[in-house]
Amino acid sequence: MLQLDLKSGIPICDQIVNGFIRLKALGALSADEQMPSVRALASKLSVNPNTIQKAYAILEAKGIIYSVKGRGSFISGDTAAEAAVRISAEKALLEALHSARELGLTREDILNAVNKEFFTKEENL
Amino acid sequence: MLQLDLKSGIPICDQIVNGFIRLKALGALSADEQMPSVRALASKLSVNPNTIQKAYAILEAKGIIYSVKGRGSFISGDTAAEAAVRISAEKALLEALHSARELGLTREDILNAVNKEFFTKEENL
Amino acid sequence: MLQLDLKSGIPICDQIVNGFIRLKALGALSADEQMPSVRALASKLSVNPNTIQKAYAILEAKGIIYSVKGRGSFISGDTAAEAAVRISAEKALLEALHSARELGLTREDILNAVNKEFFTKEENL
Amino acid sequence: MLQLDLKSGIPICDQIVNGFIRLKALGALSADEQMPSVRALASKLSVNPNTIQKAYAILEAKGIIYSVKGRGSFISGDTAAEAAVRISAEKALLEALHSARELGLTREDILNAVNKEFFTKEENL
DNA sequence: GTGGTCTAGACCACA
DNA sequence: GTGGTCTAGACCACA
Repeated sequence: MLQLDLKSGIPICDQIVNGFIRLKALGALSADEQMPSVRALASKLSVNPNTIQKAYAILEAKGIIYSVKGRGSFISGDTAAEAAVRISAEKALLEALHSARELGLTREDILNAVNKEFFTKEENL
Repeated sequence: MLQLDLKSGIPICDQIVNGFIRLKALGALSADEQMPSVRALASKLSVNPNTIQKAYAILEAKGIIYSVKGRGSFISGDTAAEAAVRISAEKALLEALHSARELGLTREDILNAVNKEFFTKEENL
Repeated sequence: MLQLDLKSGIPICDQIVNGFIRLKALGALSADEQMPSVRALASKLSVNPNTIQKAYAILEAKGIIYSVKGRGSFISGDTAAEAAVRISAEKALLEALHSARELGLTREDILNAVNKEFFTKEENL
Repeated sequence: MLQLDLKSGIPICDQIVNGFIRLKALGALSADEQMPSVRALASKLSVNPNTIQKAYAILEAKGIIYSVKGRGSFISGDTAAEAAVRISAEKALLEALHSARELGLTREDILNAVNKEFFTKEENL
């Protein structure tokens, strides 16, 4: 459900944050569903609990989850947070497109890339 | 010609490297044109000369520029380097597209983004 | 009558204690009126009975309620407790005012806020 | 310039975050001014550097400061962040006013509290 | 058991 | 020297 790549150079904490954001966007996590506890996820991923705690704090700050002391953490149903995720995803995409164009890719190159993304993985979603 | 954004969180050195790659791809820098000296650029950008030195070393390693002892650094005409830039740009774009899709953007959203990039800025290039 | 907000970050026990203090101050609870039983309230609010128990103990320590062995808990008519509530409310308000001022709100901003509170909700009390 | 109260029960990190927000709102910190380094502030306040790091990360997330790797952290000139501070201050005040009213304070009590805040400390600002 | 804070100390990239 | 991440481990409040 969540896979870490320790060699990627991407901070573990970021991988966890982005992993949950992705899982939620994919519909794999529904509102008010309980998250694994900090300690449970830490031992499952072989990561220090502090790192999970930090990731959960970031997710809570983003409105993706909410935490109840003594009870646990839960997926938030916050639609504003969902919208924010989509907006930032679109912003990141626009930057990537702009950068790709500046680096010499033509409109055709880019459309080919779009098709590549949507063909090779069409059946996986 | 080269603008730094200290608040972006992107390392200064990276911004300089990418800036020159972009300028070259845009055709603003032609083969064998002389690069500003390390010291001159450092003072112009208010950046530590070591940082410029490092950026030039990276650009040279990528084949984007070449240096002549005692004379300075110059833009390379190396076509292999250009190809490498295009390939890495395409790779980055594919990752951005994949990520955008995972975060909930549909094929239509993505095509709209492509059109947005190519319409609003058509005249600027 | 008593509504919990799990996402607020405020401990459940505190929300219950403050909820009853508010209800009493609003006149919704009269002296010697019986409180719901610990178990009943726990199931109604979907909360651990220990949490309700703790909240009632705090309310009793504050003199807001009193308990009779074998019979249950009742609203107290204690005027000293009411005075204590008002004093702590005033202290909290002073702190809030001080903080608001430090964060840049002017006397006018604050007076506007006071008017807003007393106009828009005048009819609700 | 920044004073901690270890006995207050308020997390050290929060005190630091709120302290800087307050200092900025009071005009004691101007845009692009350099913050004390994480380590320097840690030793000055006799607090673990991790705690300062966390506080700075929160301040950066709020747009109050920005950090440049290898250079340091600086006060942001971000006006949106300033507005956000004022808005949240106003929201907190409205809640405090609402709560005070519910707990039995009259409009006169509240106006007296406002005057108390603005008289006793008028000369200190 | 749950989330959350803090210290201590190592280690990394960047300037 | 600067910010930033991570582990290890103690400790606290809350349910």
